[in-house]
Amino acid sequence: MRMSRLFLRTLRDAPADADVESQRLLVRGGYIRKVAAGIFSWLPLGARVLRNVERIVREEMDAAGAQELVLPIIQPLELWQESGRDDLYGPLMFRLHDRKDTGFCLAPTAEEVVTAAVRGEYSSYRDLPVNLYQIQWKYRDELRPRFGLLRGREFLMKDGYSFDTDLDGLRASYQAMFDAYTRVFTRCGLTFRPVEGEAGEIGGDINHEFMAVAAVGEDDFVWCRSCDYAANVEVATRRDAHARAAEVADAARPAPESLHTPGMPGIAIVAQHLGTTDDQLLKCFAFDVGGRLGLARVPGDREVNEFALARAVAPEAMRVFTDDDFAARPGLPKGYIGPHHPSVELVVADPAIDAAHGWVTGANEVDHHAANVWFGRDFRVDVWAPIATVASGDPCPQCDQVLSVDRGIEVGQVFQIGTKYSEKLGALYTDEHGAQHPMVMGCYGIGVSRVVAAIVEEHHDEHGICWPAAIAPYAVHLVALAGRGEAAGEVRATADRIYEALRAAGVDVLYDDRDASPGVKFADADLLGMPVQLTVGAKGIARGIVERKVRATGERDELALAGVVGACT
RNA sequence: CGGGGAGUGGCGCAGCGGUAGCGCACCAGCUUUGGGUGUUGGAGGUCGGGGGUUCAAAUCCCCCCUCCCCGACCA
Repeated sequence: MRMSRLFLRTLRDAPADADVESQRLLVRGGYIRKVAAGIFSWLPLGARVLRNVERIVREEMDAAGAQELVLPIIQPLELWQESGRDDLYGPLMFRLHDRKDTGFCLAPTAEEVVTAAVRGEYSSYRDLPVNLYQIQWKYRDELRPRFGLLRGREFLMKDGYSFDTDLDGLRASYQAMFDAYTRVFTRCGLTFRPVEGEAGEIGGDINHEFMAVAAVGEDDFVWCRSCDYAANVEVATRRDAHARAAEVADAARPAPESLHTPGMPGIAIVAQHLGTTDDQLLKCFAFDVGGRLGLARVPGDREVNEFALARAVAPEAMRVFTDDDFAARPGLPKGYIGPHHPSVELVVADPAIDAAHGWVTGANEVDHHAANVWFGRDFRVDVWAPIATVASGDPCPQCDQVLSVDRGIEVGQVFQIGTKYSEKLGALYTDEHGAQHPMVMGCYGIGVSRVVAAIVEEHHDEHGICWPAAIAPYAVHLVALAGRGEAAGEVRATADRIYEALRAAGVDVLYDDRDASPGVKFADADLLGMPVQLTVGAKGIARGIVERKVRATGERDELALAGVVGACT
């Protein structure tokens, strides 16, 4: 493509309303333009990127045995009333009415429509399993569209649905999709992990969220940089979570020491006052368990993972103390709670609360703490459980390497839904004995347009985008530095020849044949981010070479004029 | 939906009672040609919309719309 004819205008300044780097770079580079909050036009370069992601998704879905179809964007509300999700989605759906006042919505997802499609065609166990998918625009009237393509009101989504006769079949379909997703996101160049997720609105049992690591992500998760371990922060554990150091003989323990800490209700301020670190303090966290007082203990540099605490005291129900609870127990001063309070009935501690040293902790008296408080001598523990939150740097439970706690962008999700929709919408099959059963469904989504943003979030630098080769709109960015000197004609002719030769060899080339200064061309080439830049100038031609630069690494080398095509194919 | 901020040429911004300006981009010329060249001259705006105050409103007041931030919410 000749840039002189490409529908493209790059911007030196990003629009003021762009709030993440992917949006700034995609808008500056002329890939997308905002039309309304959360709604974007995809200009030619952007459309090519979107098609590339689509192509990868399509290839992997087809390879996994799924069949592509196209379902309507406009869906009758009647179907949503059948499934009971009309009210559930509520104002999240764009709603519209036709001239006869029949209610419709713009598809936020397609479980209803696809289930209705299958029930209309298939009714026998012989028909199953079947796995259907589409790549189609979806609409959600988000309360707050933001982060550009990452949370839009219109977004391109691959949604797929499997229909099986039983749970074993579902598990096989699910695994096939899980594996296909792993290949898709790998080919897209994303650093990602599948994370076991909580069941959301779709109402499934087992599900995984594919999280792409990114600072602008909206969900926290824990992952290992060395192996495939990944988990929600609520369920994550660490290698030493169950280990516990041996106790130390009484004689070796200094006596407790009282500390006056006026107006210091909190770990950080006490640690600062004593000139020590947070992890030398013992955090005591009060909770209610069946009307009794419970205390949870973690090192001062950790939070109590409430989900883990709830699991530790199960089957009894627990509830975090509120200000009212503290008001009802004046002997339990918030911010100064100690570990040996007389009315405590259940003590849960993280194994990191070891017996190898004394702790600084509250003295159960306002404005007082105590030092040299030892497990065994000064406080007891009823239940040991890994209730401290996992932090970056903790050892991985699988491989003992370093865990990271990061934000992630949910780029895909796989659900084992079961029979929720098939029951409500009557998608039944007859088994070999003539009995009817609801089909067992799985549901699989990939945010195609969101993936584009996630790729830019991961692959950019201060100059612009660095597209992975599989995603780039063009493989090669050919820059002609013709100028107006006496060599201009020769440079132009040489660049033209290279452009045509590359095209003839099947290489996608973006050819900067504009009458612009070198600085403008180089800046645009870096901003637009094609994987390889070729520069043709008078200096190089005199030596019989063109210069090659790898955008992502900045590596440069020279190619003989005759060898350019060979080096790019 | 609650709290805060902002709408002025395609983009970024200034002006805040006296009839609209700067940078980038755009057009024409000269200049420059290996990292957003310099210069001259142009074109382009009913200052988000409506109502009001005033001799006079981008500027002050009221209503509405849109956008952004924080929160709530969330495949």
